[in-house]
Amino acid sequence: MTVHSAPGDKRERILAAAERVFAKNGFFAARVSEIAKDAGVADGTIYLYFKSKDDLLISLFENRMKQVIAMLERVTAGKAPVDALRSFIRAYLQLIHDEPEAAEVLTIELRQSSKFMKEYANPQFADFLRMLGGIVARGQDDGSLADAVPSHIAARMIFGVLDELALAWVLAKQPISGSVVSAGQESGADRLKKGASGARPKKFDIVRAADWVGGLVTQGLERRSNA
Amino acid sequence: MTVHSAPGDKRERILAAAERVFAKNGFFAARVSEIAKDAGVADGTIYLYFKSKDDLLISLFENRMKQVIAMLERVTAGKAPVDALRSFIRAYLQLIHDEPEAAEVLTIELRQSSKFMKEYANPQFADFLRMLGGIVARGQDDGSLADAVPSHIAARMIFGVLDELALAWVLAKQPISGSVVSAGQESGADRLKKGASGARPKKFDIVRAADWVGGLVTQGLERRSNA
Amino acid sequence: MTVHSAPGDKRERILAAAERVFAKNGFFAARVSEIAKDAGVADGTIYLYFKSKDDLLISLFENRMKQVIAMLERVTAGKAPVDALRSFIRAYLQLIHDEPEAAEVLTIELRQSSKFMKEYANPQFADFLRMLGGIVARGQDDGSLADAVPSHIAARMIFGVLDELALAWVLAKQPISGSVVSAGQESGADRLKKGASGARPKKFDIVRAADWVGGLVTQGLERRSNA
Amino acid sequence: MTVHSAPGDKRERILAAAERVFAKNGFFAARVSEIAKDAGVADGTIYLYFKSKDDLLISLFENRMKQVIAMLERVTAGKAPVDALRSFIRAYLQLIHDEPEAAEVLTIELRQSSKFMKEYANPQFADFLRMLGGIVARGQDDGSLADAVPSHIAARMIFGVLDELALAWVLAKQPISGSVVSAGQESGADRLKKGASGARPKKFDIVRAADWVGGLVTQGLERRSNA
DNA sequence: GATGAATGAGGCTTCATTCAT
DNA sequence: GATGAATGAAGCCTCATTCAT
Repeated sequence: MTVHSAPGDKRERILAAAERVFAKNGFFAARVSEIAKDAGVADGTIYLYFKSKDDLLISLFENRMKQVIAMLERVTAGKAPVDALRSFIRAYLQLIHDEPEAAEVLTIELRQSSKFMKEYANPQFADFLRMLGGIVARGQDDGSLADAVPSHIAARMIFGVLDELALAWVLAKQPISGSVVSAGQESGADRLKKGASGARPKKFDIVRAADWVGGLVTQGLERRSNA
Repeated sequence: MTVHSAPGDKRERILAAAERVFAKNGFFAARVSEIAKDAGVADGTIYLYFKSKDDLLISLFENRMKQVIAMLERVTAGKAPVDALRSFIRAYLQLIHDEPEAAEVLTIELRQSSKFMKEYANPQFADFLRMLGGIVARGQDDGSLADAVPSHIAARMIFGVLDELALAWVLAKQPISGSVVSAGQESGADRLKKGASGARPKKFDIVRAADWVGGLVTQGLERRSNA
Repeated sequence: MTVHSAPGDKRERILAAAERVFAKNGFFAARVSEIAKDAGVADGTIYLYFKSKDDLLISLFENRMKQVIAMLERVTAGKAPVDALRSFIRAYLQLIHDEPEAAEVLTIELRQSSKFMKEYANPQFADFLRMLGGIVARGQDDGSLADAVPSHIAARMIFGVLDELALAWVLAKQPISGSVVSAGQESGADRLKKGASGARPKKFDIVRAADWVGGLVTQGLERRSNA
Repeated sequence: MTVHSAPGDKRERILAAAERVFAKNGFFAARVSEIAKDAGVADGTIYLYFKSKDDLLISLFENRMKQVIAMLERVTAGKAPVDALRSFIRAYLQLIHDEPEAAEVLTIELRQSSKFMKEYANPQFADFLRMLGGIVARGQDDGSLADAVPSHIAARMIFGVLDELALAWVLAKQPISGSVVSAGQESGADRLKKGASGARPKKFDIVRAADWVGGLVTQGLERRSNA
């Protein structure tokens, strides 16, 4: 509401606009000019804050990922490993639910390009995995979790479950239409542009899914008392 | 070496070339002309077999996915649900190991664009999930698997585990260099183009990982006798 | 009906197909492959009979023009100049009416490209004009027509009237819809693809128009008895 | 020479360049890059002002046509119908003489494609015809012109005369070479590329031709006092 | 800092023409 | 003569980025 923009104001507005536009169109289809328009700045202004469109995506990802990590650390702090794990899962999926555009960027857009997957070191994601792996490792140390699986691999697997659910949920339509419809036998591209709407399953309750994930993960990894 | 091309020869060569080029550069960075060169055909020839670059990616994906589904059906046929599940997992990861370029297309490239994620009905992937969900459902029916989680959600979760491991493995470097190296505090894009080599963990044994996944999944979903 | 194509059969079929396709799409938008398909021959076959797509248009034009000239000579033969002129006009517009596809090629397609207008000598059209100019010249000689206008210029002017009426008639819609509708103020291209249907006046009676043209031309050029 | 471009400067320069290039090569053979070069702008700049190459042609046509209509209205304003008609004709042909490149676009290029002829509503041309038809109608109302021919058809016919003369004049060479030379009997295309120079009649005096047209038209339509 | 008009490299795609069968 | 799969040159247009104001 202040007339004079707070410092960092434009930067934040650009990041928010980028998140919206990336979530809507995907990174490659997103146009810098649309981000600028959405942010209410000139095209060139974006380049005062970010080196390139790539940098914008990466900064956006890092920004979000730091928030996510901080939030997850808050949520798991001081808890026993198994509880921490359940809290981690629940909080992650709740985030997906509450901020679907952030979810799109976190789960889809960064995968959009092997350019990023392959060339970008992605330290935040490494931190994220390290944190998750750390919880598992502590559980293995204190005997509450089985140690058959290396903790960093376990972290990957857990993230895989979360990410896939997030993806399925993000791509699902609003709970209006019906179930999966199998398309015909036309050439692949024929199925583009036709919306694929009928094929999208309706949105499930991703927050409730936390229990399912928790069940799968902890029951699987948890050492059973009566072994 | 034969002068007379087998029927479908060119189409196959184009698909194979596209797989290589997409795997190397990613879909968006891939150039149709490079695919043509790689396939040993003229640029225009590609358009005798495929409607567009998009169609090429989709056809490639469908081609591969059909093979994968057929293979997985072969491998799981006639087995009890829990066994079928383990076989499914093992076969999938083995495939990733044996054909890394196919793996890239299956796990990464199709995600390259929300264009595809959102607009493409993707019936093959639906079939894939249906098959996996069917195994789970049968296990829930015969009591060998717990039914806390809806089978189609369980299928998603299992696929998430597999896909994430595949992704991690595909992106990992050959087992040469060391472990994760955290980059400094430069702007995001600085970490691009520098190879990120040091940051890529070395390749783990993805085939052996099948046991880990199987453990996680079956132990988690399997109803324990002495509950 | 003969199984073995008569000599020249294919050539004629190609020319007829070209006329249809040129009339439908225009020369530049016409595809050689569509002409081939329409003629029931292979693409390559066209090049056994014609040097190029350009040659096809020119040959088509010359073919038609020869027929037209022969017909007009038949119709005007042995008539007094003024009568010959009226017969010429009537016969030309009747032809437009009876063979609208030929009309399109004669009036529009050859104008499609300054390539043809500028680079092609067009001897048939020259013959056409010479014939028309000859009638006028004879009328000037025998005193039935005024000689204020050079006969070759008069021929041009008469052809202009005929051609414009032909064009208007060819482009007019079937006598279904109403009158001219003025479009809005959008950018030019906006009015493309929208059919322009509403803007096309309905077809008038082009055969009856011969009297109008005859009236204009002869009354204008004819020396009035009581000058 | 001014460093600061006037507003609309670039747009005008592009239109002027397009007129030159279209007149020289024809619409289809014209290259957008050549227009850009000719206008002294980058290729992409054209697309800041026009949607497409098509839009450029249409805008050019509309631009010119508006000028022409305004000029013709100025010239005919307040005149009796017969005088107005003569003024209209004279002014139109004078314009052709003074701005041959505009003439090319007005008479030839817009006919280049049935795409434009058929799909483009062309409101300016409709205005042009309406104006001309209005003059005729007024003449018919006040008895100075015969009413045998519907005024809108008369307008077409008059325009046909003007357009054909314009075309003949535009395509004629400078008054250097001789008269029409009939080419031989080679295949049509042989006569292409050879310049057809010999075949083009020399330029006649198109301004003087206004009297001829005026004579034809008014004498023909004018009711003769001593009928 | 902010602007946004201008840039221009470069890709996807078309299609007339060829030529091995 | 007939075929039609293959060719490959070439153009329209996009859009990230720059820089004069």
